[in-house]
Amino acid sequence: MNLTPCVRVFADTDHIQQCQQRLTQAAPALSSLAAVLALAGNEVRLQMLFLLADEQLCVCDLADVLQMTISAVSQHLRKLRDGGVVQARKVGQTVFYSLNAAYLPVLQPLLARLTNPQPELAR
Amino acid sequence: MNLTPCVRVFADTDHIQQCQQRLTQAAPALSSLAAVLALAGNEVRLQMLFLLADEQLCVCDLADVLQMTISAVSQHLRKLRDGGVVQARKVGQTVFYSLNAAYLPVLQPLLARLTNPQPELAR
DNA sequence: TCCGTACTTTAGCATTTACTTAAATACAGT
DNA sequence: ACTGTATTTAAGTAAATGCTAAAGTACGGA
Repeated sequence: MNLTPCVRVFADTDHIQQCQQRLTQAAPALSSLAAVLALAGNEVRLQMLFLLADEQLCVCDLADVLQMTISAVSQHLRKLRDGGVVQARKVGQTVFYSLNAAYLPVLQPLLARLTNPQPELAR
Repeated sequence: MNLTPCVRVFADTDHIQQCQQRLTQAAPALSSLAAVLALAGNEVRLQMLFLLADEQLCVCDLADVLQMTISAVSQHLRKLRDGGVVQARKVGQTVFYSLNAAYLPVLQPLLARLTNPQPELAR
């Protein structure tokens, strides 16, 4: 691994430790946030979340809209479900997926950027 | 690929097309957002962004704080740089990295969740 | 009870990812 | 010019990802 610490002039050990402490303090929140972002960081899944923010949809609908196989869609939904980002509601044989309200505080500001055009980032 | 469209009773073609239109409209923003989230969706890189939101840091500092090899850190920073999320400023032989202001509107609400405890998601 | 529809799961595969190690580059001081 | 420090890059590798194809499960209607 060769983790030779830098021998640079201004290597401030206190500063390094201070940063590490900030990290360990944020660790649990950071870890779960990274998990959500990793899920949303996939283009297909972000499309799903974008659509589900508006209305519930079944697997079939999503497959039709996204032009993907039912299987592929189902596997993405499983990841989102495992991550707690979406929830499934079974009605007869069709399964309706919707956004989990608990994650709206994280997702809302992100998805909002997709409806309201945000010129400063678009360019 | 076997993209057999669902033959379900309530397959509303108009509805499907409406969803697709919403997607194509959001496509450019969605695509670039997904790219940023994919970058931030890695735990190591999210830690980097968290730290860089506070202050500029050089590669060596980050390696020390994160307990990783310089090489590994450098490669993560390259991805962030390529994605436009961070920018490099060279001073002598050390390279200081900082957050790109253009992405603050996206990152700020996310990183804010790491400093201010957000009980409703933590549980 | 059998069939068809909606969905999930499994296995397999190509690609991508995140590292390690080693070599290459850039710059500062002597 | 030579040496050492900071960083980047290249090559190799194990693990994770996202798909396809095929089999499995669950439910509703005839």
